[in-house]
Amino acid sequence: MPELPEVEVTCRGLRLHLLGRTVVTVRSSGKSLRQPIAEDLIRHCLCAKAIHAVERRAKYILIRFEGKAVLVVHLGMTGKLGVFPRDGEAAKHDHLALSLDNESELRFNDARRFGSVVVWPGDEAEELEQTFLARQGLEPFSAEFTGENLYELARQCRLPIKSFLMDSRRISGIGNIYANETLFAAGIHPLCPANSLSTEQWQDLATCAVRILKQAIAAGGSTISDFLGASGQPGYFQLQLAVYGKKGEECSQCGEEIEKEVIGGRATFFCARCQKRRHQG
DNA sequence: CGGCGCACCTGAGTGC
DNA sequence: TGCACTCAGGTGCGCC
Repeated sequence: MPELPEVEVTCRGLRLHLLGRTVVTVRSSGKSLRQPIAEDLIRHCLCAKAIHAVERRAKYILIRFEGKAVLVVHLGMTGKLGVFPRDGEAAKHDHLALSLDNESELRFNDARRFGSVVVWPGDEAEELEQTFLARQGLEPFSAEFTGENLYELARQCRLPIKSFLMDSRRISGIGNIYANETLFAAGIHPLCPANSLSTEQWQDLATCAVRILKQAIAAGGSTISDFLGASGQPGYFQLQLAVYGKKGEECSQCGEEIEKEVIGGRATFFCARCQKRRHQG
């Protein structure tokens, strides 16, 4: 479900409910996510602590607490983080709940359990965050997300441009939906080798990516099957998708049939007429 | 090191 | 109704 826009929408929703609240109790399902949930450590680090900030880094949600501890959440494919009335019914696949000091509860739900929840204790948080940040790719909304930097990053890399865009160690936040949409907007074929683009083409691609990600955030993200924001609201950007999931439909620009091909193991949608393999700088 | 295939897990959809 | 199979928004491992 969650690429940068969905994670950002979740963060913004959480902020409204969580800032200034204090954690009262912690409980988990006992089921393992990508790693086991360190329930006791989470309880020890977060109970009676106030929430100071909710931030996004790449596709991670960082919830910062009084005393510097940080709860780091990744939504995986089906994860949802939301705030509910404490006495409301638990949903299937709820795996962690932090009850708060106002009768509400922060819940992490994840059917496939590809997500993760980790706590950085206050006395280690700074060091752990440095290590974490060093492993993340370029942030699309940062000043460093420029044609020149992307050109440099891709210089040695012959991967298909689509696989490059989706590589979180190189670029943060762009997954399968937004890689497809960005390449269509930029008129670039997904199999184009990453190192075949000029600085100018990279700049154009960067501009398209940022525009689409911002539009998606404004639409509340994409709800393809089950994404919901922090207050349980769906997104609507799926109504604006140009190619993702549209195999066999007419291209909105030229009327040609949208094609589907598997690239790097992921479904890839494109218009072969609008998206060319070779570009003149 | 680069790039590929696959594993992790559940649920929804399809075809027989 | 049920079974078998495919596919899904992400990441990270082992292997060549």
